[in-house]
Amino acid sequence: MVTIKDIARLAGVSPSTVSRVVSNHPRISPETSRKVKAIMEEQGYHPNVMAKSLVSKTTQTLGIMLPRPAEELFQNYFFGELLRGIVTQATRMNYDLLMTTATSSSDEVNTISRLVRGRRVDGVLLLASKRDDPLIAFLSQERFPFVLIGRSEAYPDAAMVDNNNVQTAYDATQHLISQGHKRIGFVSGPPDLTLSHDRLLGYRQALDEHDLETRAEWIVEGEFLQESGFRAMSQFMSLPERPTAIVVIDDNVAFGVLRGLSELGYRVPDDISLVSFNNIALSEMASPPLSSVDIGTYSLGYTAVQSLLRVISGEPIHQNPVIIPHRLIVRESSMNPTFKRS
Amino acid sequence: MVTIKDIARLAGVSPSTVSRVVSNHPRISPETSRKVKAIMEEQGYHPNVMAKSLVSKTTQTLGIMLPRPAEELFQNYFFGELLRGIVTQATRMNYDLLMTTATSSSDEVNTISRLVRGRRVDGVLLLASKRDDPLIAFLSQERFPFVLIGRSEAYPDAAMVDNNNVQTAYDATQHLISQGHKRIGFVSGPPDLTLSHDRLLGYRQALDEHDLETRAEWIVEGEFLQESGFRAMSQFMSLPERPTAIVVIDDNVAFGVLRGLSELGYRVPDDISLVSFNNIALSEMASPPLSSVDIGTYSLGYTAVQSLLRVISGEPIHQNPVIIPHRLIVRESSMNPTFKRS
DNA sequence: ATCATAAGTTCAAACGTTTGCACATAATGT
DNA sequence: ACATTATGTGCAAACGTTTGAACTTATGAT
Repeated sequence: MVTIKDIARLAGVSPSTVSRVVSNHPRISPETSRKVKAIMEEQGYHPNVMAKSLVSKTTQTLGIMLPRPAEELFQNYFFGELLRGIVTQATRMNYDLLMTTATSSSDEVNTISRLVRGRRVDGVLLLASKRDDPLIAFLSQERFPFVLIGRSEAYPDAAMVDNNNVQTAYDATQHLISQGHKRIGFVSGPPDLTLSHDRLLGYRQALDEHDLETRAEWIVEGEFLQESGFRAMSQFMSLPERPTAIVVIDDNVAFGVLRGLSELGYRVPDDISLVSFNNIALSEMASPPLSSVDIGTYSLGYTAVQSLLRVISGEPIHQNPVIIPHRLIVRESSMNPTFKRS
Repeated sequence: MVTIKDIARLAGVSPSTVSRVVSNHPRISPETSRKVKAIMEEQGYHPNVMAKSLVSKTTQTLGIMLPRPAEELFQNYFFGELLRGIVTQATRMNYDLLMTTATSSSDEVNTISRLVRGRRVDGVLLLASKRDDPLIAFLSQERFPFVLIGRSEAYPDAAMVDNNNVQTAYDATQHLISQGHKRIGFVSGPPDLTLSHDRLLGYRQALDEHDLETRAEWIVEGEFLQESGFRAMSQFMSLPERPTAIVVIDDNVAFGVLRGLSELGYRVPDDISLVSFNNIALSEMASPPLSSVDIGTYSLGYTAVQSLLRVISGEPIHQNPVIIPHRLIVRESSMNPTFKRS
């Protein structure tokens, strides 16, 4: 293995000089710099990252902790797009990305503390944090840089990036109302997620504002899985008074809803309209194409990294949480049949 | 920051002893071990990973290099499932996972060499390597442990895990033939990928075996994107003699095919049958549900990590490439209408 | 000519571990 | 009782960097 000493010897200078060449120290003569760089190139020298980190106490690495269980997360396109934003920005900023997940949820704090105390990363990104997440408690107590993707009301001063989820759901519901619907259902996610809570809130606000009924039986909770949407439909459709439109917490779930409706013999949007969230690439390819609120998934990831780097460098965060704008994409699934015909 | 020396001082022993306690050295008295462990626990001590790596020359980290451009990859469920397999097994084996991607494809070798020469990872996983990938050249020349996910015929002695892709396509095509189809089309991926090539081969083999016609116009190449499938349909369906069944290289693409057919007014499977590959979670939720060859995506990732660890430890690979079994899942999209009715 | 400053380089300590070797003490065999 | 071996611990060097301080030589200013 070729080390800084080898380069130094070959160039006839001291290791310190080589080090300074690498880091573009101002007081290195152009000539020395050129010579050393040539030799480094020739020898294929790359500094040992570990040694460097040891003394500099910085790793140029960001950690991302995947929530348990990971299945659900990975089965959602949403996550891929988020990850793409994260990886892209991290790479652009010359950071590597370290992915970990705990073997069990009881092991989560231990896993992160190994990363943090072992000084393996400079900061961490937290996903889908629970209502009272011990991870957040640990990190803030440790005063270790971290950023939340999705807000946590229990720790309002933690840095986070999020959408205005109340508004996203308000917009989706408002859209259905504007299409003339009066009975609107909601297929939600896990109730302990702030996300579910916020979207439910926005849904209710829109209905209230128009003096529309909000019946408990028109709201059903589930997971972020297709099956949840599928099951929700048998529930909804056996109701004496069925909703004529449904807001669905996630595109993935909406695919299940679509399937469920199709099996029960209902047609979208003729019999029932649909709007969901996240606007994954496939929602355009559903039949019918799904109306969906684009939450700027890529930006969410991208911005989270930016924020984290800011936290790491100690710069103040101007605005917290950072709100990523959203936009309702109307497609066939929520088009009023008459409108559609025109 | 609490170091090994702090623990040593507090426990009244030398740093060496603490180190040996951590690594469960046999010649440590149970009493000392207990005492030291108690203090470590109390102080929340975790060894500094960098320092440890520096001397041990091992990082307990696996690298994964994402191909450029990353968009396409991340938009495919397939990747999420693969990553899940990788992360799961890596975690289970006490390895962390470092994800990188190059900023441009010309930068790929440089990126990997920073990882490798900088001794930042113990081995790397390569994805979707191209026909004559400079990354493979670099790694094998460097004699650095790596494993390919998906085979590369240019480097037959590189460790790899893959499916028998000729067979997957053979099976898919054979299935359509058994349903009575005589004119079968193929929507392929990028032609420079071994995967595309192999599947095309299997498709041809099955047709040949049954003396069925293989027309050039029934084969179309594209990307792993929905749009490719969509576009392929306008091409196919404007043909004077249209295929009655289509094999599609990927579920994602098949969604586009489905959409294209639906817009053109064709019904699946009544007018045309479909089989695709990868069996992503959503294929079950398509309308109609997609027949798909399950290639064991999770196992692919899982096994790749296992192989990589074996390469790292210098153990011999019994079989190369490691073949992950596949299985055709027949759903409505390829069911013979009469059969379906029964 | 002299002195202060600037420019370019080297020295040596430090970062937090691991580990071969040496050492002290206890246990065992003769 | 004595030599041998086993057991438990400590010493110090090493891993490959970075960086403040010191040093040397060149450059200007007076």
